[in-house]
Amino acid sequence: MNARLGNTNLSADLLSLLKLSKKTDYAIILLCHLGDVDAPVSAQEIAGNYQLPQPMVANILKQLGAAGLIQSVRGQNGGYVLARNAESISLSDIISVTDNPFNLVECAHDEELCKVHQCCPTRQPLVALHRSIQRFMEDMTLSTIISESYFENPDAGRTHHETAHLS
Amino acid sequence: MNARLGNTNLSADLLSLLKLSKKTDYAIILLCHLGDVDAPVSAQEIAGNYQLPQPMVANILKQLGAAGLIQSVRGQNGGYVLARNAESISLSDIISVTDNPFNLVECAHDEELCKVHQCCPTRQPLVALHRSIQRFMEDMTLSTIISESYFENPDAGRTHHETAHLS
DNA sequence: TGAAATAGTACCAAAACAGTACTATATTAT
DNA sequence: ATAATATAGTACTGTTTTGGTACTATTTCA
Repeated sequence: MNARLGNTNLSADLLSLLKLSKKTDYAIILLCHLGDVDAPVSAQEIAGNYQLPQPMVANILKQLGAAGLIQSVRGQNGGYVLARNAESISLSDIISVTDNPFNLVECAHDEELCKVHQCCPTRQPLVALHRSIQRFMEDMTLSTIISESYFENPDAGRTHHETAHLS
Repeated sequence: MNARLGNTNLSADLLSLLKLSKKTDYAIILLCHLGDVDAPVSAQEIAGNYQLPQPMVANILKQLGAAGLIQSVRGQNGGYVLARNAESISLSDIISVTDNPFNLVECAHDEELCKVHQCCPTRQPLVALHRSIQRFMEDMTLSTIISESYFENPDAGRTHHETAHLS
Protein backbone atom coordinates (compact mmCIF):
# COMPACT_ATOMS: atom_id res chain seq x y z
CA MET A 1 0.00 0.00 0.00
CA ASN A 2 1.11 3.54 -0.47
CA ALA A 3 0.81 4.21 3.21
CA ARG A 4 -0.52 7.71 3.21
CA LEU A 5 -3.08 7.03 5.86
CA GLY A 6 -2.23 7.92 9.38
CA ASN A 7 -3.78 7.70 12.79
CA THR A 8 -6.76 9.25 14.44
CA ASN A 9 -8.62 9.37 17.64
CA LEU A 10 -12.00 10.10 16.29
CA SER A 11 -14.08 8.61 19.02
CA ALA A 12 -12.40 10.73 21.63
CA ASP A 13 -13.14 13.76 19.52
CA LEU A 14 -16.73 12.85 18.96
CA LEU A 15 -17.38 11.41 22.35
CA SER A 16 -19.55 14.20 23.57
CA LEU A 17 -20.80 15.28 20.20
CA LEU A 18 -24.46 14.60 20.13
CA LYS A 19 -25.05 11.88 22.58
CA LEU A 20 -27.61 13.85 24.49
CA SER A 21 -28.10 12.46 27.93
CA LYS A 22 -31.30 12.07 29.83
CA LYS A 23 -30.18 15.04 31.83
CA THR A 24 -30.36 17.14 28.68
CA ASP A 25 -33.66 15.57 27.84
CA TYR A 26 -35.04 16.59 31.19
CA ALA A 27 -33.40 19.98 31.07
CA ILE A 28 -35.21 20.87 27.87
CA ILE A 29 -38.52 19.89 29.39
CA LEU A 30 -37.84 21.90 32.52
CA LEU A 31 -36.74 24.96 30.61
CA CYS A 32 -39.72 24.79 28.30
CA HIS A 33 -41.89 24.71 31.36
CA LEU A 34 -40.17 27.67 32.95
CA GLY A 35 -40.31 29.56 29.68
CA ASP A 36 -44.05 29.25 29.84
CA VAL A 37 -44.57 30.68 33.30
CA ASP A 38 -43.63 33.88 35.08
CA ALA A 39 -43.81 33.04 38.78
CA PRO A 40 -41.06 30.87 40.27
CA VAL A 41 -41.68 27.14 39.87
CA SER A 42 -40.30 24.66 42.39
CA ALA A 43 -38.54 21.42 41.57
CA GLN A 44 -41.28 19.50 43.27
CA GLU A 45 -43.94 21.12 41.18
CA ILE A 46 -42.21 20.26 37.92
CA ALA A 47 -41.38 16.75 39.02
CA GLY A 48 -44.98 16.13 39.90
CA ASN A 49 -46.23 17.66 36.71
CA TYR A 50 -44.10 15.50 34.46
CA GLN A 51 -43.87 12.42 36.67
CA LEU A 52 -40.13 12.77 36.88
CA PRO A 53 -38.03 11.79 39.90
CA GLN A 54 -37.92 14.78 42.16
CA PRO A 55 -34.22 14.56 43.21
CA MET A 56 -33.22 14.33 39.57
CA VAL A 57 -35.21 17.39 38.65
CA ALA A 58 -33.84 19.27 41.62
CA ASN A 59 -30.29 18.41 40.64
CA ILE A 60 -30.67 19.54 37.07
CA LEU A 61 -32.29 22.78 38.15
CA LYS A 62 -29.34 23.36 40.46
CA GLN A 63 -26.98 22.91 37.57
CA LEU A 64 -28.96 25.13 35.27
CA GLY A 65 -29.01 27.72 38.03
CA ALA A 66 -25.28 27.50 38.61
CA ALA A 67 -24.76 27.96 34.90
CA GLY A 68 -26.84 31.11 34.90
CA LEU A 69 -29.58 29.89 32.60
CA ILE A 70 -32.18 30.14 35.32
CA GLN A 71 -32.46 32.18 38.48
CA SER A 72 -33.35 30.72 41.82
CA VAL A 73 -35.64 32.09 44.47
CA ARG A 74 -34.94 30.56 47.82
CA GLY A 75 -37.22 30.02 50.73
CA GLN A 76 -40.84 29.16 50.95
CA ASN A 77 -42.73 29.86 47.73
CA GLY A 78 -39.38 29.85 46.04
CA GLY A 79 -38.39 28.13 42.86
CA TYR A 80 -36.84 28.98 39.54
CA VAL A 81 -37.45 31.38 36.70
CA LEU A 82 -35.57 31.84 33.45
CA ALA A 83 -32.62 34.13 33.95
CA ARG A 84 -32.93 35.52 30.44
CA ASN A 85 -35.69 35.47 27.87
CA ALA A 86 -36.32 32.31 25.91
CA GLU A 87 -35.00 33.85 22.70
CA SER A 88 -31.52 34.12 24.10
CA ILE A 89 -31.21 30.57 25.40
CA SER A 90 -29.93 28.23 22.72
CA LEU A 91 -29.90 24.47 22.54
CA SER A 92 -26.15 24.79 22.58
CA ASP A 93 -26.32 26.62 25.92
CA ILE A 94 -28.42 23.89 27.44
CA ILE A 95 -26.29 21.04 26.20
CA SER A 96 -23.09 22.55 27.48
CA VAL A 97 -24.57 22.55 30.96
CA THR A 98 -26.10 19.12 31.16
CA ASP A 99 -23.86 17.25 28.76
CA ASN A 100 -20.23 17.67 28.12
CA PRO A 101 -19.54 20.67 25.93
CA PHE A 102 -20.13 20.07 22.27
CA ASN A 103 -16.60 19.55 21.00
CA LEU A 104 -15.85 17.66 17.87
CA VAL A 105 -12.19 18.49 17.64
CA GLU A 106 -10.46 18.12 20.92
CA CYS A 107 -7.18 19.32 19.56
CA ALA A 108 -8.66 22.76 19.04
CA HIS A 109 -8.45 23.19 22.79
CA ASP A 110 -5.54 20.98 23.75
CA GLU A 111 -2.45 21.39 21.67
CA GLU A 112 -0.87 18.37 23.31
CA LEU A 113 -3.47 16.04 21.90
CA CYS A 114 -3.18 17.57 18.50
CA LYS A 115 0.26 16.14 17.96
CA VAL A 116 -0.90 12.61 17.46
CA HIS A 117 -3.61 13.84 15.16
CA GLN A 118 -1.31 14.87 12.39
CA CYS A 119 -2.47 12.07 10.14
CA CYS A 120 -6.13 11.84 11.05
CA PRO A 121 -8.03 10.57 8.02
CA THR A 122 -11.40 11.56 9.35
CA ARG A 123 -10.86 14.88 11.02
CA GLN A 124 -11.03 17.02 7.94
CA PRO A 125 -14.46 15.95 6.68
CA LEU A 126 -15.98 15.85 10.12
CA VAL A 127 -15.00 19.36 10.99
CA ALA A 128 -17.56 20.46 8.44
CA LEU A 129 -20.21 18.37 10.12
CA HIS A 130 -19.23 19.75 13.47
CA ARG A 131 -19.63 23.31 12.28
CA SER A 132 -23.05 22.77 10.80
CA ILE A 133 -24.33 21.00 13.88
CA GLN A 134 -22.86 23.68 16.09
CA ARG A 135 -24.61 26.39 14.10
CA PHE A 136 -27.88 24.51 14.30
CA MET A 137 -27.59 24.22 18.05
CA GLU A 138 -26.83 27.89 18.44
CA ASP A 139 -29.68 28.99 16.22
CA MET A 140 -32.20 26.73 17.88
CA THR A 141 -33.50 28.77 20.78
CA LEU A 142 -35.73 27.77 23.62
CA SER A 143 -38.47 30.01 22.31
CA THR A 144 -38.31 28.26 18.95
CA ILE A 145 -38.57 24.89 20.61
CA ILE A 146 -41.56 26.02 22.63
CA SER A 147 -43.38 27.56 19.70
CA GLU A 148 -42.73 24.65 17.35
CA SER A 149 -43.92 22.31 20.03
CA TYR A 150 -47.06 24.35 20.34
CA PHE A 151 -47.54 24.22 16.61
CA GLU A 152 -47.32 20.46 16.73
CA ASN A 153 -49.62 20.03 19.73
CA PRO A 154 -52.07 22.91 19.65
CA ASP A 155 -54.69 20.98 21.60
CA ALA A 156 -52.57 20.26 24.62
CA GLY A 157 -54.41 22.12 27.28
CA ARG A 158 -54.57 19.83 30.26
CA THR A 159 -52.88 20.59 33.52
CA HIS A 160 -51.46 17.19 34.18
CA HIS A 161 -49.19 15.74 31.54
CA GLU A 162 -48.66 12.23 30.39
CA THR A 163 -45.99 10.12 31.91
CA ALA A 164 -42.82 11.53 30.53
CA HIS A 165 -40.75 8.42 30.25
CA LEU A 166 -40.80 4.90 29.04
CA SER A 167 -38.33 3.32 31.36
CA MET B 1 -49.05 28.02 33.01
CA ASN B 2 -51.03 27.23 29.92
CA ALA B 3 -49.78 23.68 29.97
CA ARG B 4 -49.24 23.03 26.32
CA LEU B 5 -45.96 21.31 26.85
CA GLY B 6 -45.94 17.56 27.03
CA ASN B 7 -43.50 14.84 27.54
CA THR B 8 -40.55 13.54 25.60
CA ASN B 9 -37.95 10.91 25.63
CA LEU B 10 -35.36 12.79 23.76
CA SER B 11 -32.34 11.08 25.13
CA ALA B 12 -33.62 7.69 24.12
CA ASP B 13 -34.12 9.06 20.67
CA LEU B 14 -30.72 10.58 20.46
CA LEU B 15 -28.91 7.92 22.34
CA SER B 16 -27.11 6.56 19.36
CA LEU B 17 -27.09 9.70 17.36
CA LEU B 18 -23.51 10.70 16.97
CA LYS B 19 -21.70 9.22 19.87
CA LEU B 20 -19.20 7.43 17.71
CA SER B 21 -17.50 4.65 19.57
CA LYS B 22 -13.90 3.66 19.40
CA LYS B 23 -15.05 0.76 17.30
CA THR B 24 -16.21 3.21 14.68
CA ASP B 25 -12.99 5.10 15.05
CA TYR B 26 -11.01 1.96 14.38
CA ALA B 27 -13.35 0.83 11.63
CA ILE B 28 -12.71 3.98 9.65
CA ILE B 29 -8.99 3.49 9.95
CA LEU B 30 -9.22 -0.12 8.87
CA LEU B 31 -11.47 0.64 5.93
CA CYS B 32 -9.27 3.48 4.78
CA HIS B 33 -6.39 1.07 4.85
CA LEU B 34 -8.24 -1.58 2.88
CA GLY B 35 -9.39 1.04 0.42
CA ASP B 36 -5.81 1.75 -0.29
CA VAL B 37 -4.68 -1.78 -1.11
CA ASP B 38 -5.79 -4.49 -3.50
CA ALA B 39 -4.45 -7.71 -1.99
CA PRO B 40 -6.11 -9.09 1.11
CA VAL B 41 -4.82 -7.62 4.35
CA SER B 42 -4.87 -9.61 7.57
CA ALA B 43 -6.03 -8.39 10.94
CA GLN B 44 -2.54 -8.92 12.31
CA GLU B 45 -0.98 -6.79 9.62
CA ILE B 46 -3.31 -3.87 10.27
CA ALA B 47 -3.01 -4.17 14.02
CA GLY B 48 0.76 -4.07 13.75
CA ASN B 49 0.73 -1.20 11.34
CA TYR B 50 -1.40 1.05 13.51
CA GLN B 51 -0.33 -0.29 16.89
CA LEU B 52 -3.86 -1.33 17.66
CA PRO B 53 -4.82 -4.34 19.79
CA GLN B 54 -4.98 -7.31 17.47
CA PRO B 55 -8.09 -9.01 18.93
CA MET B 56 -9.97 -5.75 18.72
CA VAL B 57 -9.03 -5.25 15.10
CA ALA B 58 -9.93 -8.84 14.30
CA ASN B 59 -13.32 -8.43 15.91
CA ILE B 60 -14.18 -5.28 14.04
CA LEU B 61 -13.09 -6.82 10.75
CA LYS B 62 -15.35 -9.76 11.48
CA GLN B 63 -18.26 -7.42 12.01
CA LEU B 64 -17.53 -5.42 8.91
CA GLY B 65 -17.32 -8.69 7.01
CA ALA B 66 -20.60 -9.99 8.40
CA ALA B 67 -22.21 -6.72 7.37
CA GLY B 68 -20.95 -7.09 3.85
CA LEU B 69 -18.73 -4.04 3.75
CA ILE B 70 -15.62 -6.13 3.32
CA GLN B 71 -14.97 -9.58 1.96
CA SER B 72 -12.90 -12.16 3.75
CA VAL B 73 -10.33 -14.54 2.32
CA ARG B 74 -9.71 -17.44 4.64
CA GLY B 75 -6.63 -19.55 5.03
CA GLN B 76 -2.98 -18.74 4.86
CA ASN B 77 -2.26 -15.50 3.04
CA GLY B 78 -5.86 -14.63 3.69
CA GLY B 79 -7.28 -11.38 4.94
CA TYR B 80 -9.85 -8.81 3.93
CA VAL B 81 -10.59 -6.64 0.95
CA LEU B 82 -13.33 -4.10 0.38
CA ALA B 83 -16.47 -5.80 -0.82
CA ARG B 84 -17.45 -2.79 -2.93
CA ASN B 85 -15.57 0.21 -4.17
CA ALA B 86 -14.79 3.02 -1.78
CA GLU B 87 -17.23 5.38 -3.50
CA SER B 88 -20.18 3.25 -2.48
CA ILE B 89 -19.31 2.91 1.20
CA SER B 90 -20.71 5.76 3.23
CA LEU B 91 -19.95 6.93 6.71
CA SER B 92 -23.52 6.02 7.47
CA ASP B 93 -22.86 2.44 6.39
CA ILE B 94 -19.86 2.19 8.67
CA ILE B 95 -21.56 3.65 11.68
CA SER B 96 -24.54 1.38 11.44
CA VAL B 97 -22.22 -1.59 11.73
CA THR B 98 -19.97 -0.53 14.56
CA ASP B 99 -22.33 1.73 16.44
CA ASN B 100 -26.00 1.44 16.89
CA PRO B 101 -27.85 2.57 13.80
CA PHE B 102 -28.22 6.29 13.49
CA ASN B 103 -31.76 6.88 14.66
CA LEU B 104 -32.90 10.18 15.95
CA VAL B 105 -36.59 9.45 16.09
CA GLU B 106 -37.27 6.06 17.53
CA CYS B 107 -40.97 6.34 16.98
CA ALA B 108 -40.46 6.33 13.24
CA HIS B 109 -39.70 2.66 13.57
CA ASP B 110 -41.73 1.66 16.59
CA GLU B 111 -45.27 2.86 16.63
CA GLU B 112 -45.70 1.72 20.23
CA LEU B 113 -43.14 4.17 21.48
CA CYS B 114 -44.69 6.94 19.49
CA LYS B 115 -47.73 7.08 21.68
CA VAL B 116 -46.02 8.68 24.60
CA HIS B 117 -44.35 11.13 22.26
CA GLN B 118 -47.49 12.95 21.36
CA CYS B 119 -46.43 16.05 23.19
CA CYS B 120 -42.71 16.04 22.65
CA PRO B 121 -41.49 19.66 22.69
CA THR B 122 -38.18 18.86 21.12
CA ARG B 123 -38.91 16.28 18.50
CA GLN B 124 -40.06 18.63 15.80
CA PRO B 125 -36.99 20.86 15.61
CA LEU B 126 -34.58 18.00 16.03
CA VAL B 127 -35.99 16.01 13.18
CA ALA B 128 -34.53 18.66 10.92
CA LEU B 129 -31.15 18.23 12.52
CA HIS B 130 -31.43 14.50 12.20
CA ARG B 131 -32.11 14.72 8.49
CA SER B 132 -29.20 16.98 7.76
CA ILE B 133 -26.79 14.84 9.71
CA GLN B 134 -28.14 11.75 8.07
CA ARG B 135 -27.61 13.25 4.63
CA PHE B 136 -24.09 14.25 5.53
CA MET B 137 -23.28 10.75 6.68
CA GLU B 138 -24.67 9.23 3.53
CA ASP B 139 -22.88 11.62 1.23
CA MET B 140 -19.57 11.20 3.00
CA THR B 141 -18.02 8.20 1.30
CA LEU B 142 -14.95 6.26 2.18
CA SER B 143 -13.22 7.48 -0.95
CA THR B 144 -13.89 11.08 0.05
CA ILE B 145 -12.45 10.45 3.48
CA ILE B 146 -9.37 8.87 1.98
CA SER B 147 -8.78 11.61 -0.56
CA GLU B 148 -9.39 14.44 1.88
CA SER B 149 -7.04 12.78 4.27
CA TYR B 150 -4.45 12.61 1.53
CA PHE B 151 -4.99 16.28 0.78
CA GLU B 152 -4.34 17.11 4.41
CA ASN B 153 -1.28 14.88 4.75
CA PRO B 154 0.38 14.70 1.34
CA ASP B 155 3.76 13.92 2.83
CA ALA B 156 2.71 10.82 4.72
CA GLY B 157 4.73 8.20 2.91
CA ARG B 158 6.23 6.08 5.60
CA THR B 159 5.36 2.45 5.99
CA HIS B 160 4.93 2.45 9.73
CA HIS B 161 2.45 4.84 11.18
CA GLU B 162 2.42 6.72 14.40
CA THR B 163 0.79 5.28 17.45
CA ALA B 164 -2.86 5.60 16.73
CA HIS B 165 -4.18 6.19 20.20
CA LEU B 166 -3.67 8.22 23.25
CA SER B 167 -5.01 5.92 25.86
C1' DT C 1 -39.68 28.65 65.07
C1' DG C 2 -41.12 25.42 61.78
C1' DA C 3 -42.11 24.43 57.00
C1' DA C 4 -40.65 24.65 52.42
C1' DA C 5 -37.54 25.80 49.30
C1' DT C 6 -32.63 25.93 47.16
C1' DA C 7 -27.09 24.90 47.51
C1' DG C 8 -23.61 21.87 47.45
C1' DT C 9 -21.71 17.59 47.28
C1' DA C 10 -20.96 12.82 47.76
C1' DC C 11 -22.55 8.41 46.86
C1' DC C 12 -24.37 4.03 44.55
C1' DA C 13 -26.22 0.78 41.10
C1' DA C 14 -27.03 -0.37 36.47
C1' DA C 15 -25.84 -0.06 31.76
C1' DA C 16 -22.59 0.61 28.01
C1' DC C 17 -18.09 0.17 26.24
C1' DA C 18 -13.41 -1.46 25.28
C1' DG C 19 -10.95 -5.15 25.09
C1' DT C 20 -9.94 -10.34 25.66
C1' DA C 21 -10.33 -15.34 25.09
C1' DC C 22 -11.58 -19.54 23.27
C1' DT C 23 -13.15 -23.00 20.00
C1' DA C 24 -14.05 -24.20 15.31
C1' DT C 25 -13.17 -24.02 10.45
C1' DA C 26 -10.82 -22.94 6.11
C1' DT C 27 -6.72 -22.54 3.05
C1' DT C 28 -2.11 -23.02 1.68
C1' DA C 29 2.83 -24.23 1.81
C1' DT C 30 5.77 -27.84 2.65
C1' DA D 1 -0.79 -35.52 5.44
C1' DT D 2 0.22 -31.87 8.36
C1' DA D 3 1.64 -27.67 10.35
C1' DA D 4 0.98 -22.85 9.98
C1' DT D 5 -1.83 -19.04 9.38
C1' DA D 6 -5.90 -17.07 8.55
C1' DT D 7 -11.04 -16.05 9.48
C1' DA D 8 -15.95 -17.28 12.09
C1' DG D 9 -18.49 -17.15 15.89
C1' DT D 10 -19.35 -16.21 20.40
C1' DA D 11 -18.94 -15.56 25.18
C1' DC D 12 -16.70 -13.27 28.84
C1' DT D 13 -14.71 -9.46 31.86
C1' DG D 14 -13.08 -5.14 33.83
C1' DT D 15 -13.67 -0.22 33.50
C1' DT D 16 -16.09 3.88 32.62
C1' DT D 17 -20.17 6.46 32.12
C1' DT D 18 -24.67 7.44 33.26
C1' DG D 19 -28.96 7.73 35.84
C1' DG D 20 -30.54 8.37 39.99
C1' DT D 21 -30.33 8.98 45.25
C1' DA D 22 -29.08 10.91 49.78
C1' DC D 23 -27.57 14.00 53.07
C1' DT D 24 -26.35 18.33 55.24
C1' DA D 25 -26.49 23.30 55.22
C1' DT D 26 -28.72 27.62 54.18
C1' DT D 27 -32.44 30.78 53.00
C1' DT D 28 -37.08 32.68 53.30
C1' DC D 29 -41.67 33.25 54.81
C1' DA D 30 -45.82 32.49 57.58
